[in-house]
Amino acid sequence: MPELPDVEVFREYFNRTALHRKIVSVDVKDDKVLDGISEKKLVSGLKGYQFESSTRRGKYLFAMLNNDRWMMMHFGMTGFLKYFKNMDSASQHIRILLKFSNGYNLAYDSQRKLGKVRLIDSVYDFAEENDLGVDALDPELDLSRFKKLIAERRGKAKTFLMNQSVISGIGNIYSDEILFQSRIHPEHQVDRLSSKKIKKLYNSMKMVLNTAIDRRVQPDRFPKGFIIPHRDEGDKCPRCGGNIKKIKVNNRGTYLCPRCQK
DNA sequence: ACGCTTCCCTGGAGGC
DNA sequence: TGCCTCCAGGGAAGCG
Repeated sequence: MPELPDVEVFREYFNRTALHRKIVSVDVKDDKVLDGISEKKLVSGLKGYQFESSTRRGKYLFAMLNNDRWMMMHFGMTGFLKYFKNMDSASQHIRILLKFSNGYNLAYDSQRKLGKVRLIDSVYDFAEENDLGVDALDPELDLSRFKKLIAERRGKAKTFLMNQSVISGIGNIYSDEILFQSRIHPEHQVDRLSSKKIKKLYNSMKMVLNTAIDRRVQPDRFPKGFIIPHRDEGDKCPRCGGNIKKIKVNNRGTYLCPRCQK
């Protein structure tokens, strides 16, 4: 699930719950989610310290500790955070559990274990090493820079949007929405988009991501004209009433309205 | 550079 | 009920 808007909502949740509290224990329940760090090192880097702030880049969340290090969290397809007091209200697939001095817990939950957690010294270095492109909502990503990124690329519009090393944060779901709002077919070649269409794509990207964050990534609160609540073959296009179609692009399920997206 | 496949994991849905 | 296959919003790696 977690794409840029989801992770931004996680970040705000993290800030409301986990900042400025001493971590009194760290329980690694499944080391599959540890990314190049031993359980021992994760525990020693967290226990006794506290989180002071957080930042996000693409789909990655970084929590700064008062020892000048950062806890990196990536959520894969099924990850999320949950803050709770009593274990009977815990989530079901906790992989890492932090306990704070106030008696509350923060769970890193990841049913499919496709997420990753580690400690790092520098977000900048991490982004370099992992070849992370500019964050899709970074104010520095203006239209002219967006046009430059497109000009360097070939291939399908959806592939472009989902390439984390070019622009980071957009996944399968939101790329479909951005293309729907832009009225661009997911398989349209990016090098054949008109200047006008590129501008439309850029504006849709910012609008869709900001709207999703604003609505707390709850599809039932999304604007009427969004395709996300209609990701189902046989459902109707919220714009023209035509049938929603499902195709595969890069082996990922892709929903579109063939009448609106040429 | 791009596209395609496979793999990493778990679990729900649907067919038989 | 059990068994099987397919599918899912993450990404990396290998190959042509």
